[in-house]
Amino acid sequence: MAAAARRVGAESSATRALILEAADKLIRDEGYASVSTRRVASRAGLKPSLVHYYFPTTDDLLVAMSRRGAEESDRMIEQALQSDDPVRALWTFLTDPSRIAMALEFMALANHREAVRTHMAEHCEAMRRREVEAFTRLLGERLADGADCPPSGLSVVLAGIGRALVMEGGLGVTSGHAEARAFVEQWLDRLLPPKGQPAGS
Amino acid sequence: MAAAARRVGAESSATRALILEAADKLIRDEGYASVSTRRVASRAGLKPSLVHYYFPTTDDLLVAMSRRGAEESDRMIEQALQSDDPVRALWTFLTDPSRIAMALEFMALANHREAVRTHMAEHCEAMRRREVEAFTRLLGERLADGADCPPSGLSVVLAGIGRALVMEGGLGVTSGHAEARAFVEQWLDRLLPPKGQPAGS
Amino acid sequence: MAAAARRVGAESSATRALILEAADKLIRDEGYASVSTRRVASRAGLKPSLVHYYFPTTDDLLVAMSRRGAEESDRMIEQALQSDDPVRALWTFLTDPSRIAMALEFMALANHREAVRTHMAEHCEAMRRREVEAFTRLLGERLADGADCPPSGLSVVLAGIGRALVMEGGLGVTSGHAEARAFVEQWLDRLLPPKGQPAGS
Amino acid sequence: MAAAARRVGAESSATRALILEAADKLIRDEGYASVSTRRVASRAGLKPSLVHYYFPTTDDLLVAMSRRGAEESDRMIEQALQSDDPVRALWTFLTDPSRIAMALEFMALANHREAVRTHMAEHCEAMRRREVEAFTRLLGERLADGADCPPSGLSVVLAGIGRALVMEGGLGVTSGHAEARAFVEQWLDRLLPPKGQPAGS
DNA sequence: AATGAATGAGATTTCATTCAT
DNA sequence: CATGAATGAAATCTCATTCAT
Repeated sequence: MAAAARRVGAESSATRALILEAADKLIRDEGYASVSTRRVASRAGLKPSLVHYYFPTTDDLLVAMSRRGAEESDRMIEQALQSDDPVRALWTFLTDPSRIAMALEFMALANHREAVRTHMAEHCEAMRRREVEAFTRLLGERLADGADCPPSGLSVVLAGIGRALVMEGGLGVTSGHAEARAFVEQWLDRLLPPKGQPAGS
Repeated sequence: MAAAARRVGAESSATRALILEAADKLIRDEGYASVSTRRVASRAGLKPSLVHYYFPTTDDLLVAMSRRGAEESDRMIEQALQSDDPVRALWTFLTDPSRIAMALEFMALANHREAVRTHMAEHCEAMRRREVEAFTRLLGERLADGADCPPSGLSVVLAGIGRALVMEGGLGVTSGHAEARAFVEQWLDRLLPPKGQPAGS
Repeated sequence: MAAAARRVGAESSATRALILEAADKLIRDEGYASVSTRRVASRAGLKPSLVHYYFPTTDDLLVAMSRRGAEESDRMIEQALQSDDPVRALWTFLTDPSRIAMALEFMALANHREAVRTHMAEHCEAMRRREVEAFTRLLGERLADGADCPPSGLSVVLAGIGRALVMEGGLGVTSGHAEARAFVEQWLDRLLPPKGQPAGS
Repeated sequence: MAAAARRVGAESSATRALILEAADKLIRDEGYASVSTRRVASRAGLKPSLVHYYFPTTDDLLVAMSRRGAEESDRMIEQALQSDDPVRALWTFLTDPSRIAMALEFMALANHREAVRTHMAEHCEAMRRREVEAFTRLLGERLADGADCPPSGLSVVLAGIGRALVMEGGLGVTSGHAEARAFVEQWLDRLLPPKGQPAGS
């Protein structure tokens, strides 16, 4: 509440962007537990007080980072949907190691940070809606019949498999990965016209 | 006497178990970042020094916890495999919220704690082998034909979907969950004899 | 702004000086092993955190103390050299109990603290150069002939004897001290014009 | 006082010797501040409690170490005195880096440990007496005349110069050392018959 | 003769946060 | 806009010591 009242650095400030950039590198390199005012400041070559000037509390910083990550995610989805082969591009997005590693840090963070949890929940729902809408548009008819699952289920399933590949990969565990990947790809092949040709043709 | 200063508290010590129990509750309730000597001690009603007596470093404690979780996991798998309907019991295991929440904390921890990563990697591989062996034995012939994926892929896919359901559930996100769950269940129905009848009949 | 998070408290801060003053008293009274954040803070009537604010690590504090001692030493040498009887004044300096006690603490510290060792080595060399230059200027011709040792040797010898007197004195051991002191004084008498008259006359 | 009452390990125990041996290595390698029950135990491959069994308090251990060092010193002096060229052998003893490094640790320790100070003072006096007696016997007549200093002074002077060489050498500082060493050696040459021939001949 | 358990103190460091300028 | 100063809390670890067995 005090935070809301205080006038903090403008959204557009270059310094603000610098801080978020440094925090981003930090969370990727050393995990969310390493994101502290001081560490971020030293990464960015700034004084800790300045970080507090832009982000009065640690929650403020974390939520801003979460938002930044979410925006990048949105951009990646949008790009995928505008590609020639949007469904397969979405699958590629769902297995992007860098994005998923980041998302997992925020999922873990969400366990102890109410503010982060709230934002992550919103973004997660939004992504689901976006994907469901896309799958419906792109695959609707083909998913309707029998054996397959509806667009919303597909979104959950593919996200889960993608995350499994990345999470385990991070541990150095890869057995079964090629097979799981092949399974998804055959599935998509069944649902889609031959690669390269737009799905709607 | 040569290898002194080693294994401090005997594996069997009641105090040791008490500490691990408290740490377990703590990580479930408040996430891995809350596991500190002080907090664990206060949960267990002990002095922080005593925690250090049993677990000289935080890594020691964390690895012991990881091991404890892994053992419980193993027991759960074993139980599933001895049930009437082992495949569906395995799927239930793969979506058990409490176990997965714990596993996710350790996955996150593994990012910053070398010792935890090493142990998690080993256990993850062992679980995969165990599951693959079970799926091969229980479903081998049926998975062989065409559309499905081999046992190793199935293990990855089901683990991924299970984790997705739990992770998102933790955020309060559930859209698509029922559909994804139904998809897996139909899949299992296709692979298995009607519920209740042992797979081998 | 680029090189932020550096030199915390300004060199000139009164608080900083207060901390160094307290640390100085502490090391004199209780030896280097007593120099800890807590103790220094309590001596200075400050909170431990504030000591850490000015000296992020214990090494930082120790090196600052070493530097401070070295500067005082330099001032004392300079004063000695500007006196009427600079050589005897230097000998007095080399047996000053308070200064030497301090120097010995830092020599001992240098054994386990890389940063202190580095600084002590530099300062020790600088002092030697300064003394050699002074002895050369003041006694050059007279040291040239036969039985005596050159300025550089003289510097080592007098420093060693001075330290012996102080170190043993600290233990309460004094036998032979008067004789050793007389030996040096006779030596200087031989090299110098009668007391009071400047060496150059 | 409680310590005096308690029955501790016999002086002759092999374990006791093992502990002292480990403590000795430790103080040489890492300085006196590193000598703690736990560190010594781990060096010796024993449990901390066992160290406490033999040395109820840290002071007990330190004094025992000091005593051990003193005994070795005594042996070295005795050996020097029985050599062909006892005076030069004593000078070699007074510049022995390993012995002096140890002695300096105990001098530093003596600042904060009453018990160690007491013992060091005694041993220091005893050594002085021993050396004075030897110098008197070996060089008496020659020191009597004019320019030189009496045996007791000589003992202080040589000890001081020897320590200077070792202490500064430890810092990597060596300027003037060769000259100081040459000075002492010329001095001894003046006092002694040509090398190799016993002084009394 | 030896050891495991326990404890209280304290050292070192990192942190988030506040405040005044 | 930005910063220096200050603070209190806590995390991690090491220690000496005691006690009961």
